Amino acid sequence: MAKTAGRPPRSESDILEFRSKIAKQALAIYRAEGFGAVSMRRLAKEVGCAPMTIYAHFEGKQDILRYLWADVLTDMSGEIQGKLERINVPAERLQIAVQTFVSYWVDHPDHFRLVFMSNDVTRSDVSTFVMDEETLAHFQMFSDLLHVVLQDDRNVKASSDTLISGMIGIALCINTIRDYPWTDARMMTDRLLASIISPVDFASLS
Amino acid sequence: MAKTAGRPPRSESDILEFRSKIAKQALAIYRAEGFGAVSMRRLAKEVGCAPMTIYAHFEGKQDILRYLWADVLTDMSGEIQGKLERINVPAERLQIAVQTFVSYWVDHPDHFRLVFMSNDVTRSDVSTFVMDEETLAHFQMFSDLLHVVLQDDRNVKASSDTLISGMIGIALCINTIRDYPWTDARMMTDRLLASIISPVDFASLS
DNA sequence: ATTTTAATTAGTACGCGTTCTATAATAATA
DNA sequence: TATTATTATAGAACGCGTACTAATTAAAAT
Repeated sequence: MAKTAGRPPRSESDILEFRSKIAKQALAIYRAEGFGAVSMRRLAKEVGCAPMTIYAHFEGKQDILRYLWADVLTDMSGEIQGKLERINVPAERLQIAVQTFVSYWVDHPDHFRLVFMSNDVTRSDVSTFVMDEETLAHFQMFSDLLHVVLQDDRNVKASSDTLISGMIGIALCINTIRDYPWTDARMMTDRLLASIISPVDFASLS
Repeated sequence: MAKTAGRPPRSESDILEFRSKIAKQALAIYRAEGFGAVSMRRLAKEVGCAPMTIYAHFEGKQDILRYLWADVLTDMSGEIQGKLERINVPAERLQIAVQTFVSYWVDHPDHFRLVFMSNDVTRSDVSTFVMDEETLAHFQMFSDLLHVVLQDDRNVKASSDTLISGMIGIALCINTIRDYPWTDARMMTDRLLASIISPVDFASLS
């Protein structure tokens, strides 16, 4: 494999550097003016490159918006950890984590839309939620908490997955279906959780 | 209250007629070429009016897309009813309805996005899922099925709401978070349902 | 027929995501 | 230095949702 002539491809680090520069700027705009203010043209202008250059490094806008997810997820995770600090009873820890998770998305509808509803109806191609190490950890947390409460190893993952999707579903419904008189989010969340770990009684906690 | 001079506002029926003409055309385009093909400019052209006229009758594109929901929901409801025809055991009826509901959205991601994820990240205003009589009926169905299984009246609504949002959450997660190794949709759905109506054993059904 | 009010229209405009094309800059090999 | 492959760039273009304005039309009361 002799090296071909011509300019070599950019180094891995250069690519990453450029990507993070874009992502960083997108984050800055988002924090200052919200998601709506993040546009390709503006992003290019503020970062000092041509709009088309961005398309050489990202597939499109969605591909950039994903880099904001980490920020949101960390924010959410921080809230949960904060509330968990002084709690020791496993079942109580789980309940508070679950409640805080749902509350976060209900209280921050725009964040919820960014992370979980960032699909364009126009485009019918596969949605591309990027599940990296860090994102996975946020999900794993519930699995861990649940693992402490449920003793048997076998069904923890199924229970955890059901719990997570159930929580997201509650947030989605309250966020998007406002005309329907939903049962209180806390009550639904408690019911979901209680039913997933049936032996534990949560009535005594809340 | 003397009548004022000048052209009177359009009659209620005229307004409805125009709205349904637009909605009908939108449905035709959607069925022929998918959601992406439905645009304001094209809609206006095909219906024979100026693009801006539509804005006098609808708030915007989302307001039109909503009229496609009924079509999708009826389709989904039809599938459920079809599978329910020969089933008599209440618990089994409920389970099949729930499974079919989730399956429908998992099998038709574009429909799911249209109905439950039609919010633009750009716009931060409230989402506006229209819950009319017909749409409500689709939700009510689960409440009814659940009511037959659970005897006590008090908590049926809470259970039903939790079940519905849980089901939608499962569909959302499988649709949008493809990188995560979700437990099988059927299993999660069964677990969700079984845990909401704890005394019933579903292991014998599937 | 004239006036008055509502509805519709054409036209223009903005910014958007995205695609295309042609041109320039870059950095290696020959 | 000349060649060559890889980026980066500018610029135009497409169709989109949406907003605005000015002109026009429609239908009632006077």
